[in-house]
Amino acid sequence: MASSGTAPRRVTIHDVARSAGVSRQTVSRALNDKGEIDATTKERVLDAALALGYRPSRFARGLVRQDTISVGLVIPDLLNPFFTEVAAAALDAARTRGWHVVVYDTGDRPDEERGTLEMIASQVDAVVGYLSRPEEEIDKLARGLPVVLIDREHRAERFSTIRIDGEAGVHAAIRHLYDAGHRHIGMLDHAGRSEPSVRHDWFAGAMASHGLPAHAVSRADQSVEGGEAALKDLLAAHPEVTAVFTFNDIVAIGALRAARRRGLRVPDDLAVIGFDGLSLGALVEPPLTTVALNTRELGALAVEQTARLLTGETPLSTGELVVRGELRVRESA
Amino acid sequence: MASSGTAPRRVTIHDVARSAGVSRQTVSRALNDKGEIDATTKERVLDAALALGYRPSRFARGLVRQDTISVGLVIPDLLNPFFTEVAAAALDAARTRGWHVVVYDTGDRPDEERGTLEMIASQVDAVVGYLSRPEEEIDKLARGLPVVLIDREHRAERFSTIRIDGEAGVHAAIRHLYDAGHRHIGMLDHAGRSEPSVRHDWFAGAMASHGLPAHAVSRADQSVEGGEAALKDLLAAHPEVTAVFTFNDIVAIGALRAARRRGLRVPDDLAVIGFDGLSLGALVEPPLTTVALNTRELGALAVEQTARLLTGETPLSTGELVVRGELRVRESA
DNA sequence: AGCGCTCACGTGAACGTTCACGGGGGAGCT
DNA sequence: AGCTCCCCCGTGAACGTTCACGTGAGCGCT
Repeated sequence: MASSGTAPRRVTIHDVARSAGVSRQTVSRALNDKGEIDATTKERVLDAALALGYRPSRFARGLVRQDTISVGLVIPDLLNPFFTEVAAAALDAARTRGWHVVVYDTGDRPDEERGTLEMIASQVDAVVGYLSRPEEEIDKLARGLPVVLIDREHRAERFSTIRIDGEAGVHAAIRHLYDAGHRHIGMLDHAGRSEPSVRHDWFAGAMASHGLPAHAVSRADQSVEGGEAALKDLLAAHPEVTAVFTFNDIVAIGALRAARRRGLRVPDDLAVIGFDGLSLGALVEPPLTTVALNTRELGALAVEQTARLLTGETPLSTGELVVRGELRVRESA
Repeated sequence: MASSGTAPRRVTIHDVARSAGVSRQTVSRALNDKGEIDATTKERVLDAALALGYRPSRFARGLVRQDTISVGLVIPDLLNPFFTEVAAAALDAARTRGWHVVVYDTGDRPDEERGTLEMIASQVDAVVGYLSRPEEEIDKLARGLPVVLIDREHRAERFSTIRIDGEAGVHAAIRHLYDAGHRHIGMLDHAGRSEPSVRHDWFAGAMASHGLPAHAVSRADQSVEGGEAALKDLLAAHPEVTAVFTFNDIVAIGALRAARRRGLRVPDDLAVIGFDGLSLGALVEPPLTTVALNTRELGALAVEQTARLLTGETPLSTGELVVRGELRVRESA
């Protein structure tokens, strides 16, 4: 009557000990290769454990030896190659430190980001990633958890932020176009927020420094299709444009495509320069000229800062938390 | 003398309780929005917690309410778009279940895979992924942990495996080429293992069914450069070849590139068909014809099976654990 | 006044493991 | 024989939370 129908209680180290006729400690020794145990005893314990289907509780273990670190990595869209590269870099940096990385893909939905943050907070020792929600909210949800942000456009003060500085790179890109004779240069900005992006500011600055107007701007969804549509818009509104700088490489690839469909030759009829430096850009035709970011460094920096926050070392200064873009000339411009 | 220099002991719920002049339980109530607590008391507790920098131990919490599930996702190379897609799909499927996914990128090194498995085993409730080590070893390292494998070529018996069945798709691909008049069709196989891949077997079978020989085979590293080199080899050894089927899309893209460098027009001079159905394939020029796999389904299946293994439901049968490839004709063939 | 009910809070126990000890027994030595 | 030492093993405590209770104060009702 008591043997059946009861809740399927977890099999603990006690059960194994009893079954093998030893104590908990001996079982622990056997499972963790601790030494101080007879070979035959060890085998007997191991057999018992296997027979009972015993698996140690990671919680109980973690509770007593507090030695495992795991960080949450929050990403808007893993399928976006930029974030893929950043994630890969972060995973790599974390691996060398023996950290566990819990990855959350918010699918570009800010409301998901909120829920994610909520469930994350109780499961990791730190959060790094690309968050778009307001700082106060992050602060509230993270509840004192170390947080390292990536490329947060509005100056994040409360948290460490890896800043992306493309100013010099964009200037170099515009100079490159200028030197090639282009005078009518447009931009395909993002369409996400209502305000223009920081990248657009760099573009405008660079244009101004050559005495060029920066009014030929269209907005593009961050996808290949978005880039296609945006280039069409841009050329419709500004037929004189002979070169475009884009918010990122994905959009640029869309522009490449739209240009091809229109029968425009790249770079002869239309020059295209992207932003991000995706390895994907080298695969398309023609290979994409771009302002490249070192995503490996980006991921590594984020992890490094997280480590310092975690250990209480002196964190990196804002001046050090920067990744700069640099012009990588391929064939599209 | 006692106040300084001691180890930086963790601040616990006790400390908060003492500081706020209440009991542990009240603190717990305040932090978890449990109700049965006075509003002012709650605020006082929250303030104390914030002031002390208190953060609950995920281990202690997990120990008592055993409600959070986390699975390990092991991937050979996140930068390989195929695995990116699978990972994204798995993340998505896991999210709907409220699981945490710990991601490990072994960087294509089997020795890393071993270490990963070791550290993973004590940190997750199940493992899903692409593992290449021998079954006995996985078995030993996993120690009873549910394991779901993806596309394991050598029949995995001990573990659930999501099988990739490209036979029909590859037959369709070869038929497509045959109908277009191709009689000399080569293949770019992988170079990883010493034996030919299962995909090569499908290729050979399909060729045989059209009475064609399948001896024009080169081996390619799984990279764009590998594909380039392999096509060069293939054409050197078999100049009569007018069409190639490749181990995967990445290799196919390399082949596309090598063809372009040689001045061969695709598909007129050389037809190319890949395998995997990466969305990346639609971006290259010309868009890649391929035997497409539904990676979303792949990831979803893996997670679904993991769920069944975890809850003790009746697991999916091998017959259900299959993802079939189907020919997706674009422009490269 | 007495009863019962609700609200706000506290107390022991439990979750499952490892750590720091402590101890028995046999082998080897003097 | 007696001592020491080492090997192997067991016992209480601790890790930091939450759960299931228990309790007292205050209030409304008859």
